[in-house]
Amino acid sequence: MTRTVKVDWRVPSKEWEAFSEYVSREHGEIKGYVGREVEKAMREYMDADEFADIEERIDRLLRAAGRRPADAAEEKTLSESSVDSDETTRVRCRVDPDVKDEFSAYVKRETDDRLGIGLTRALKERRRGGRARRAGEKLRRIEDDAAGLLEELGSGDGLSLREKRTIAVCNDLSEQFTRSELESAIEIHAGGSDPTLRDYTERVTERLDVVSHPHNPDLFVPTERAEELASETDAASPSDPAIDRKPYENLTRDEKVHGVRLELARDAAKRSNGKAQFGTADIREEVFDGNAPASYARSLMHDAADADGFRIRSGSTGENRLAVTLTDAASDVLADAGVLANSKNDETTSTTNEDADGADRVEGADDMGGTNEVEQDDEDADAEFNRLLSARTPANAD
DNA sequence: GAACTACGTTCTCCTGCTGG
DNA sequence: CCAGCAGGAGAACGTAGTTC
Repeated sequence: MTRTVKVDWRVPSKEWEAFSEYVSREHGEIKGYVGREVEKAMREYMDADEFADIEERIDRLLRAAGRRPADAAEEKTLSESSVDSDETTRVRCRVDPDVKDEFSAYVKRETDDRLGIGLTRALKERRRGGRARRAGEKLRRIEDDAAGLLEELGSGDGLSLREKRTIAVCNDLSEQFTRSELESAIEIHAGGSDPTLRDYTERVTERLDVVSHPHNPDLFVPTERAEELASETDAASPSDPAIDRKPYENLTRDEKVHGVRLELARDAAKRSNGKAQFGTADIREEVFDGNAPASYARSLMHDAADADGFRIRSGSTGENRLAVTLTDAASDVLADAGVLANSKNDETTSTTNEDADGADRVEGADDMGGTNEVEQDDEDADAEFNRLLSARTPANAD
């Protein structure tokens, strides 16, 4: 006899009571039959009976119509409230280990549900008539569905819960979508708290390879399309640093910190010694156009200091300032700042009143960048500067 | 006000024990 | 050997409080 393994999942109490009644009605008692009926429900719900192939073909149609097969079968009979808000019962029984493994894999691959909810759907299907009714409902749904494609569900084995939910959110979205649509989908599948929205926004946009529309930050479009739009309209390209293409409110903290480094590096590139400093006020005004609160700008400044070539130094008035020395900065920062490509046009100047340790931000500093008064010396200076910059990589950085 | 952190809750897996 | 029960651990999420 095949050894069985334990199932230990939670299902809504009401559904479990109904299933227990079904078992009792079918067999005259519950004891000894629960495990068998749960196993049958699992087999039927996935693809282990003789009509599995037919339902699989229906599922393909559903996927092409932008629906999840599991949802399609249950949307009218198992409301979200019955799944999410009802009191749950911990269901523990024993089933064939292969059936349990296959069922778990099936739920993970084909749905965004946790296993207990997958079992709930299976139990409900078992007591309500099974595959025939499910297939009928799916066919009715296809008639009403709009276009859309499910992707990557076939390779969902071993995915974490976050990854499964990310896929589920992706499947709810069309080729392009608004921020509110994205956040609604995240709220349905993962939650609506700010940390959750931030986390899943990043995961989903990365997975779908979409970025903000060059002219509408609340609209997400495929990266390729955004690049086309950017080239047509001279807007920021998706490959540009976030600080150059996203409004302040849509930047993640990491992007803000990186943006601070880039702006300071660009400022330093205008100076002959490749050094510059930003105070809190500079970060607020120069980097974030006055959007960042002073305290927050200070926080970002300290984070930005945690990189090669950047450090905090005290100004003459005791104010902390973020300082950069380009020759010590990592190549990825220089590349994003455009310093490697642009330095030959920007950084040579005649005179400054900067001290030897780092350039205090000076009045008229911007005017000094890009001047031509010593053009004949620029090439030599550029060559030396670029040699220093090129030699600086994350690998050999201190 | 934004970001971070600690804590509580829920869910699932794992392990061990007991009784038939 | 199998079924049922129970406790602990870890993952994931939400919320309230804290920090700057």
